[in-house]
Amino acid sequence: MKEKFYITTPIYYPSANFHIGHCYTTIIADAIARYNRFKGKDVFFLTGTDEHGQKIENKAKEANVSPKEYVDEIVSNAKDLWKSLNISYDKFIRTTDKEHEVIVQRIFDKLYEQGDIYLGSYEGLYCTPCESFWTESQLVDGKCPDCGRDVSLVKEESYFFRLSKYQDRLIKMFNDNPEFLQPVSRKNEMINNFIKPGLEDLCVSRTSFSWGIPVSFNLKHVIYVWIDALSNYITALGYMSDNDTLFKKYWPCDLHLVGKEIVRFHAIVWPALLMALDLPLPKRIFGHGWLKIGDAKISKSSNNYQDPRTYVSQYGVDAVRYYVLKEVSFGNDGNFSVEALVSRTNADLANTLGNLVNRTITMVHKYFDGKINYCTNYLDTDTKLLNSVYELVDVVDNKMEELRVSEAISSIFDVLRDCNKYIDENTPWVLAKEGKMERLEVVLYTLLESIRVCAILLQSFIPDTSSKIFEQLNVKDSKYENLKDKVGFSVNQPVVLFKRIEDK
RNA sequence: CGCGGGAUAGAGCAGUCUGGUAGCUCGUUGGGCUCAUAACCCAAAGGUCAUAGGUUCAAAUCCUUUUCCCGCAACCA
Repeated sequence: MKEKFYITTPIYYPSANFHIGHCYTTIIADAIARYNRFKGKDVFFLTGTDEHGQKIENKAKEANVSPKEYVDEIVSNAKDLWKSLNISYDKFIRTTDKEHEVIVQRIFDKLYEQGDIYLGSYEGLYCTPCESFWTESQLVDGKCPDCGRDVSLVKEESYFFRLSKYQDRLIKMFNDNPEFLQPVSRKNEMINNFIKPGLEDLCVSRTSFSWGIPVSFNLKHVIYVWIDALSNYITALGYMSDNDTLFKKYWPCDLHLVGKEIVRFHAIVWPALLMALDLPLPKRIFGHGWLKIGDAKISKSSNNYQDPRTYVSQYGVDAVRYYVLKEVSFGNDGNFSVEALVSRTNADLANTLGNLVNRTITMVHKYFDGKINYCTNYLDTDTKLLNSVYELVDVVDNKMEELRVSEAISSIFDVLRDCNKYIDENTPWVLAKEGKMERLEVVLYTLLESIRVCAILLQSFIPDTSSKIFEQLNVKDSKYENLKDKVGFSVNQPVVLFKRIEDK
């Protein structure tokens, strides 16, 4: 039986259309999902939307539509966006899905019945105009940090989850599983900042708004985001439903991919909920960095971004995919700008990769009418290149295992640069002029073989481009098992993969 | 003193765990080549590794100081 691999993105909050930051998270998840499929695993890739809450309720009111109508519009937009980015998700869950709502209620009931949820009251400093609760330390001069007005102490009846009860088990879990949270440096933050000072019980219901899943036994309350949103990772698989075959097959999750700002909920609240439900914990959580614009974070409210589809239609899906995957290194922030996108596309995709494929295939037609046999009579220079190409398979594999996607891609492009260098060192046009056709064939074979392997490895990141390269190389088999095929080539006509983007 | 991360050529980054001649991509300048998409290859210029001190034969790397930036602090990827 095939090894399974379950990977998730966060479920995004559809209060506005998605921006390039959402795309980054989803593209990196897609690349990891594709890579694991490529390695032969049985992959389940989940994404979706977290659609309840006050903010959506307000937004809908402003737009004079029902909350459901409001999110429907954004979700259909999002699905179109994922399609345009070649996102290969297996399921798109919405927290307004009937199946999800029913199970969330069952989870809430179960936790209540076993005493992990109790009725209490939430007391906090509340700014009425902003409809927000603040902690003491968040206040500026004792006033609301948003609007500067007075806050008042209010009490609201709420259900609470006994998070505090799981404190010791959480600490033990972190210590026993050093790889649980990636990058590892975030572990200290979780333990020092949150767990050690003492976990407070978590408020898991609200009475101040109604756009949410009702508590089944107390309809005044709606279930607050924690249980509603986090549990999507198991409700999507049919946990506690009539058909839980997916759940049995894929849980526990292999990788929850999340942005660094929600690491805490996934590293503390989610494991505690799972402990309460007596379920195995996810194997790994990766808190990635952000794409920023200049020094600013991308924000739905500040309008410093365009619809990502603009970039896709203008520069191509793989230009966008390549850019975000390459730009953000492991766990750190990256930058987004159109200038950098153009420069990266030209330098790497058009020049290094595109031009290499083009010049190689052109020579194969020019000197050999498109046909090159499998060769074995290598010189050192050939062996050196081919060895680095075959070693690349393991290099990429190790990097991907560590979730170092950017470095995995870089290592492929290093080899592509070596290919360009190899051409200049071996000057095929001189060999042709001197009539050394046997040597020339070995050189061109070495290049075609190198390109073939690189294209196979690039599939997870820029799938469309890899397909185009296979088409030109006339290569049919691009699976993991085909990496070391020994084949001759009968290539098709060269087609430009990426046109250079000229200044507008 | 809330917790954590960061500051390295003009730009974007790696290197820091495990101290040993400061590296990559882009950009700039010069040269080469002509198979190719103004491409490709070679070379050069350009850095007191944020700051001040300490440990050491030796510090970008370890310890401490200061400054600035970012994230978290009950939900913006």
